[in-house]
Amino acid sequence: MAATPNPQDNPLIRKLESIFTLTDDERQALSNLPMQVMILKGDQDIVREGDRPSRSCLLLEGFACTYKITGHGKRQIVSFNIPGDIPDLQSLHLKALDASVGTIEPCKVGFIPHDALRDLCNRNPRITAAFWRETLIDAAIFREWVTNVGRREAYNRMAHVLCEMLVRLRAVGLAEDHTCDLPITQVELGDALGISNIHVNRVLQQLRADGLIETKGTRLTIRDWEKLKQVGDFDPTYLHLEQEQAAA
Amino acid sequence: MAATPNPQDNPLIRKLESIFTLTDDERQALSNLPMQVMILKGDQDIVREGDRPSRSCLLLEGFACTYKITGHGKRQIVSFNIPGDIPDLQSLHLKALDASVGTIEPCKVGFIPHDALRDLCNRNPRITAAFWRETLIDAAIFREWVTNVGRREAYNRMAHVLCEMLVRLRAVGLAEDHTCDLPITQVELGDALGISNIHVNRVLQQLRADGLIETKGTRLTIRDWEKLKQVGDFDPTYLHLEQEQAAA
DNA sequence: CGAAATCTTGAGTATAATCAAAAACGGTGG
DNA sequence: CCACCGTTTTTGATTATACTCAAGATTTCG
Repeated sequence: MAATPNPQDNPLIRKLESIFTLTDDERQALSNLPMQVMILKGDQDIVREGDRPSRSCLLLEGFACTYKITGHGKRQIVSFNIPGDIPDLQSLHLKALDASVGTIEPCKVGFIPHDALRDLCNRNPRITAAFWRETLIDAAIFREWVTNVGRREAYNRMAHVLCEMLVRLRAVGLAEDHTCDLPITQVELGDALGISNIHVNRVLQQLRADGLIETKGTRLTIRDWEKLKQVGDFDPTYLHLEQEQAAA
Repeated sequence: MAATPNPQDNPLIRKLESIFTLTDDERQALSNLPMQVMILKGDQDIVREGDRPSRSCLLLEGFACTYKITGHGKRQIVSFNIPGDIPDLQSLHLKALDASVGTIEPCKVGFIPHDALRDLCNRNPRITAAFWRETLIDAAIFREWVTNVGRREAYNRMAHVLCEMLVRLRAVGLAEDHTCDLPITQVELGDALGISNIHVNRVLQQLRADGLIETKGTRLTIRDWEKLKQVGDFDPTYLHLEQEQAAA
């Protein structure tokens, strides 16, 4: 149980500062949030559907995902979580979790008690608004995913999600211009896009053959950003980024 | 521009009162919200993707839907809106709308200026929390829809959405036990489920033939609720209703 | 180096899309 | 009350996208 030593190490504070200028009080309050930091292995649940947690988890390092399992045992990943995200912030106002959150690779997460978050919100209306806003952006991404899964074919669907990941990662400094580390397996991509892993494989091969992307291990490089955006029918508006980092 | 005469006529107040007991001050503040009431025809946009509204719309009567149009001109309905919903409450914190809201049948809607909503929230932290909570429930429904569209077959997908609609309508008093008015065309159902309207037709016929549902005009009757729930893999937890109205 | 996980390939199948057209329904006006 | 119009629902036939099953190749990591 310890506060993060340097605010610059806290991706939540970095994220909020990219939206508006924090007052000293606000930065102080955020830095003082009690947070139990844990290192987790890959492929491990952080919280599970049905849980009634008394704390929320801030993803500090690594990739995670929010997912649901259907009655037929199929998994649907409903979002990828990246550093700075609080994937279960909703549990502050909704008792039982309706989805699980699991790591995709080894992760560093910080658990923050709901009491501390409520206290923070009560004292800092701008932070309340910012948290609320974050959950609204999550909802906007879900809307886009419903559309992506419901109305685009696998090839375009894949292009879309790759665009989204690159832009989101760029926004938190985890991607260079057109390349990033994307430690997501083809099975996981399938679970996110609602297609089989075999089809994921074929679609990725097509994207490579068409010169749109390149992969080396977990490294993804976009070879033709404009074309990929066009194929994926990708318009970053729904990500509601402040300074548009979606260009070139 | 007039306050609703009787709070009982305002489905927003009714909804909040079903969650917690409002103080006199809170009820007063809600009743005094300035609201421009309009009657709209069916199949008409209330707000459009890209708009930067300075007010939000409270759906007072009738069905609406939130939808997106892909670059290929296909429509995806991402949620059905029912009386008491504020489908674009997000615009209070996100500048540009990332989805459109349109009526499905003639509707009565109330437009509430953002200024008034912000003022209401600033003075009433419990109402802020309740509004935030509503948007979190919306997000939970989106998560379920991603799963529904991504990982269930058309037949089960349809069963699921019918279960959801009945439970939601029951929660606002718009459904009897197992029957409700559902003025949604097969084309719209297709746009919501990510399937063609022709396939919607065949799936509905199958549900009827299997004795799960019955339709007479826009009237939907569930003939076998337990079976429909099972087929739709429907567990109402994600709707986060307070008093579980999801039973028999 | 070896085992496990991940990725790749091929073949056959199933779910659902598309296209085209007919039937039924709902409201309007004569 | 009935004829007429547009909308919605229904039917049939063909096609396409994507799934499943099975097995082999490659990569990753201890």
